[in-house]
Amino acid sequence: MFSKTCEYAIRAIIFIAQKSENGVNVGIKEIFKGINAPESFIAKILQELSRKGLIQSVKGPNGGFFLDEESKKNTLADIVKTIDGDKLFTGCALGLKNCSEIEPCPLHDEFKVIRQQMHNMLRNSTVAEFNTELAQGLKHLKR
Amino acid sequence: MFSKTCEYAIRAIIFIAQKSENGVNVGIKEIFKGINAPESFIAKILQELSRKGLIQSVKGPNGGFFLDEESKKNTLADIVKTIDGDKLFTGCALGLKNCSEIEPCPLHDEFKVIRQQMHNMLRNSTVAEFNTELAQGLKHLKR
DNA sequence: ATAATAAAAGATAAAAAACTCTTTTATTTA
DNA sequence: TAAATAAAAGAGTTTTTTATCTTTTATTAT
Repeated sequence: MFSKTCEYAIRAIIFIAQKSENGVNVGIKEIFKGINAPESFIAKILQELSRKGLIQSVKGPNGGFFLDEESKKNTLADIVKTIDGDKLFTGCALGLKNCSEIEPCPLHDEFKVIRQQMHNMLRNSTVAEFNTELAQGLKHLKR
Repeated sequence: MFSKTCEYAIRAIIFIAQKSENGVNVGIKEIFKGINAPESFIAKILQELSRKGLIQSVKGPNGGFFLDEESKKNTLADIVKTIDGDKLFTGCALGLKNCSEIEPCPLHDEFKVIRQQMHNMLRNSTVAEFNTELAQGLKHLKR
């Protein structure tokens, strides 16, 4: 579905959104433990997310990652598009380049509905909307 | 979504279902041209599908691939499970091993509905049900 | 029997994805 | 201003996926 990189990215950003809510930066160590991801791999991913503007960072003591007001408004669809592209939202289930209404693959009609639902779900979820449920332990990001 | 191997496998089996309807075996050359897949890769995949019983084959002149009565009843879900496993139908969108009703990830509740629809779509599609639409050029398997 | 045909098997090769390690740069605080 | 901290950057490595090539085996028709 999503690449591993994208799975970790989504989990990391939701984690940062919740942990930095009070204005405190979140370090890599806290993040990789909090979402149970390989430390140096998540470091690389955070670097990319920062470069692409999906998260913000500061170096040095008390440094770490956080989300500015704009980044808090991002949706999960924004993350997926940035990391995996929009193949998931527009591509053919059977990998055909020309698959469309006028040249459909056998699954096209049914698949496009599901693809659309997936897109809607991710477009309608902001990265910060899970903060309270996470804090209450009703939703989880590791294991 | 599906692995490339699985995409080719589905396209190949649907192709064989249609072309072998009249009892004539379909050769590798006809298949790889018919679904626009790399020849030696699709040969390997057909080999695996044959070993796993999803298609049948005969060697030698007039040989090739076909589907017996049982194989015609297989669904696309059967192919996906055989090639990619059932991760797509049961796995967590964010890659969490323990994600479930009792320990859900942030996407669990919404994702499980979509996952289920995907499963239903594939379970309710037999490999032979596209034969006439393909023959009429209403559905496509290459490009 | 022999030649021709076509898939099976086995062994590699290339490319992409997942993951690691080391060095550098920026920032803070003592 | 020096030491400590923490992310950025760069350069690998490993694993998995995708793809290719060669040889063998089975079947058919001459």
